[in-house]
Amino acid sequence: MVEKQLKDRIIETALTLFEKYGYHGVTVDRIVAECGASKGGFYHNFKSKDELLYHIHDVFITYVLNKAQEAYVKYKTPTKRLCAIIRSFVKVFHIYKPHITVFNQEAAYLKPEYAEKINEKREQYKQIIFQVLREGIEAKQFRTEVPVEIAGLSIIGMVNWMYKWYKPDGPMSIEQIAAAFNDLILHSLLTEEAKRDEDVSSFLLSHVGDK
Amino acid sequence: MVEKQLKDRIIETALTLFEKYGYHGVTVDRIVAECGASKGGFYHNFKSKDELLYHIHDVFITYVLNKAQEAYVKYKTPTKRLCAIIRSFVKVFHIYKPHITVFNQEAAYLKPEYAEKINEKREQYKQIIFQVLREGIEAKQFRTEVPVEIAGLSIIGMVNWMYKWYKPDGPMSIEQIAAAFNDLILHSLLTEEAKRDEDVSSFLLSHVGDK
DNA sequence: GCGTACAGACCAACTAGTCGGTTTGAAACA
DNA sequence: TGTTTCAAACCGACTAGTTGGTCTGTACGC
Repeated sequence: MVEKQLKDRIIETALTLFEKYGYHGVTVDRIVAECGASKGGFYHNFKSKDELLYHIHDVFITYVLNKAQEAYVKYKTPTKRLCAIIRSFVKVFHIYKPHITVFNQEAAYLKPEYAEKINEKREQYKQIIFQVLREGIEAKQFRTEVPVEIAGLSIIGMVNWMYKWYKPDGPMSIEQIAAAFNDLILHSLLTEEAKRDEDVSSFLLSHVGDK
Repeated sequence: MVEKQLKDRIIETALTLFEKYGYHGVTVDRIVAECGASKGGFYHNFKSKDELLYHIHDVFITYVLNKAQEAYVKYKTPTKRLCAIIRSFVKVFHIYKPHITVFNQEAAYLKPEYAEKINEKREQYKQIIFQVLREGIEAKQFRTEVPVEIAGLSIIGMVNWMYKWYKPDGPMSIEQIAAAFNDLILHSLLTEEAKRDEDVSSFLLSHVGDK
């Protein structure tokens, strides 16, 4: 079996520490000490501490953006697309919670050239959500009164906020949480008609409860 | 007319800078330079930079907690209470956006003794929301399938997330944003019956649109 | 012998906080 | 009203500790 590379060990250790103490609460010396490496080893793998921060950001946003794009392509109706995107978004917390914590807390400290790249992907993600919402309204599945931007940002906000409270060993599984989110979000968006649609109502908790 | 006190000038300047560059991106020297004060003046008014950070946190959370408590006392039904709380929450952004940005970004850097005090109030706020949701379910206004904790944290998350996108001079007024939030949230919570209730439906956008 | 991967002592810059000193303003006194 | 007093408010040069980053050296695979 291949030994775990130093770079990965550094990232892993850094994530654990950043999540607990914040980017500025952790020194490079501490990171290398805690994973049995050295200053030299660190700066051999990263140009700077900032680059490590960027790397963490990039891994997460790239992954979640891909997942959303995949979901968009895989499904054909706005409701299914939205639910799949949200479900994938929620499920990322299972793997990448420390990344997301860093992403949401420390983005302000990214150096401009890094921040730009990250913002581009962040913007793309937002636009996918907005797009699906517009399509849903267009298709008369979502209520016409729904303000696309506010609804979209609310969805992003409520899911992202999980980084403040989600515990992998909490009482609810990640799938249950995703289902709960989808139920709340669909109820806030769907027209009365659409709720009666069988294809759609499978995402609502009331019907899960019925079985 | 009384000259604005130094302490207030320091806080104001610090907030502007913290919002833009983050707590760790701003030095005490920079703060005092930018508001025409001195190191001595700063440390005469604050025990430490950490105390300034705490002060900013406390001003916001104390204010918003009071507002929620007032709203809870003033209204008597779960729906009205919830809408009033959310409305007050959203409206705080009008006055305290820099505070809230700092509150949401830098809380991790509060020293333990300060963090404890803040967390207590933060917890109280959460409990008020949970309480109203439980009352709403109890009173059959909110759907029984709604998971109180997830719904409550979603509400807190979607509103708090405003600090990432709200611009005081944006296209929507703060009142419109509050109304949009209330519409989304109520649609996700209310039973079909409750939506037909006149007292309740006044908080829904579809009826605002009707007029 | 040569490049890649890493070690660890070292450095230069930065920054929170200090400390002796000065200003101010209002009360106490003459 | 003019003067003294004294504490609180404020100033700014200085310091001590910290921290990101460098540089020289070494071990090892090819």
